[in-house]
Amino acid sequence: MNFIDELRWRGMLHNSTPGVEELLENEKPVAAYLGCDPTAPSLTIGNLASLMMLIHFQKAGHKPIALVGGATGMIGDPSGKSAERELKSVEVLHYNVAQQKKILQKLLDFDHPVNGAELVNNHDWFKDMPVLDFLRDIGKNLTVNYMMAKDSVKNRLETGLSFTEFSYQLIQGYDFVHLNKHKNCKIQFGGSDQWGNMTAGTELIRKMSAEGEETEAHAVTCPLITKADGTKFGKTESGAVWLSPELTSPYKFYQFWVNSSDEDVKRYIRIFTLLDKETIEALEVEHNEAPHRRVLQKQLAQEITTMLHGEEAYDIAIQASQILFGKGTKQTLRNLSEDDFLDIFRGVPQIEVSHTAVEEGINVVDLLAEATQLFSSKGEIRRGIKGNGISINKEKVSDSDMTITSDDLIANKYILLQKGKKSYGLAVVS
RNA sequence: GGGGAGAUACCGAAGCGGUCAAACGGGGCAGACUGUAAAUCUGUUGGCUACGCCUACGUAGGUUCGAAUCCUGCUCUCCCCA
Repeated sequence: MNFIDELRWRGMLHNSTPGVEELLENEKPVAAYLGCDPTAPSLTIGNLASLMMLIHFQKAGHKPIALVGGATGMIGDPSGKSAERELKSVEVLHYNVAQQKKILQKLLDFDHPVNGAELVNNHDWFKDMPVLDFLRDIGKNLTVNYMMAKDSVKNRLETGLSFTEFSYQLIQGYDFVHLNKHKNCKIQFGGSDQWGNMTAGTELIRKMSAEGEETEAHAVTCPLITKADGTKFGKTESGAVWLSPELTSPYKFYQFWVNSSDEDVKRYIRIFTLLDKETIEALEVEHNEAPHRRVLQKQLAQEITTMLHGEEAYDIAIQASQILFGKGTKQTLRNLSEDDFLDIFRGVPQIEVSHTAVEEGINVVDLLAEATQLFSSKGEIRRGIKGNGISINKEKVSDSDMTITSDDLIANKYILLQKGKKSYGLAVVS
């Protein structure tokens, strides 16, 4: 199956310029690139959808190039934005670029002898470009009329758009020109919202090629990932789902996917895993027979967690899930080794309690009030206790006068705090 | 420039001198049910050293024993006419 067909059955193809399929059939490997803007110190699962295109591309025997937007990040992409963006400082951008590189390195194979992935930063070719060169060599090739017709610009004419953001498409467009010339890169990938910027690139390549020179440049986009209930994909109550383990723990990451709805999971497993068609269809049959077992969700979560965070992290996520949602009791908690315990609750908000306080006994409400990320007031804690919604070490607290003593410590050091079913906190005795 | 209406908690919206920490709906949180889902049902939704106290009905003053409620100035929003 060729690459484009692969994208098609997975529901990952939104739009493509004519002739891509022929190109990929006649040539191998072909180089393609995908750009990410360093607006945050990590990438989110929103970026992951287009990243998956790059992964499939490499799997199909082609050469993926990941571009981090050290330069474009300094400008700000107006696509999909209703207002002018705050500019990030250069230091922040550098940091973000470095963090994003780490993730890209996990997902792509950089060592393959034939089609190893490559990582580039557009800051490298923009940092020394004189403004006059930019205006004469690049800007001359596109008309303002053409640029204004892009949705990203049109939508902002009412509210205002700075020249800086207006010129974004030229910057991104030139990236493609540069990669086309120096890396023989012929395709650009992106989300459907990037279509305008990407075609600006193919347009520039055509205009900037020398007379008689053969150039080929294509754009391929994937659809925006949606959720069946209409809410925004990739967001949880606690914010975006990040790809780096420091920002979203592997456990939370795993949980995010396990919690996909039945309707969504069939689309997600096609997009976010490398499983082939037969395997997925077989899983679907199984899922439809016993939807409560959620084989699809579990498989999806396993594949994607392993791919990003590795086997080990996945195992811990599984263990954590069993303890937190299965029949975890005080006893199972006590049976855990300290290392496992810590691993499972890594990323959970922690509070410190003094050793003497625990020795003398501390009131539950006072203890929980320290966990400000879990509870906003003592009143909330008292209400929670009354409503049977608060547990310590997996045991319900029924009385707000209860006292916590050193008998309640796990591994002599920890107390597990819990609000409802899903919110945890950890008190550490120091 | 002239005239009118309004500003209440996370949002929408009642209240129009004491019984108002403020009806009702949405949202949030929790409980039951369940599949760690959806739907449904129930409770809860300012803070605290808690039968009491403090802070809150745009903002600053005033009237009153007592103000979200009455009066005045200010700020902002909306509507109508020029």
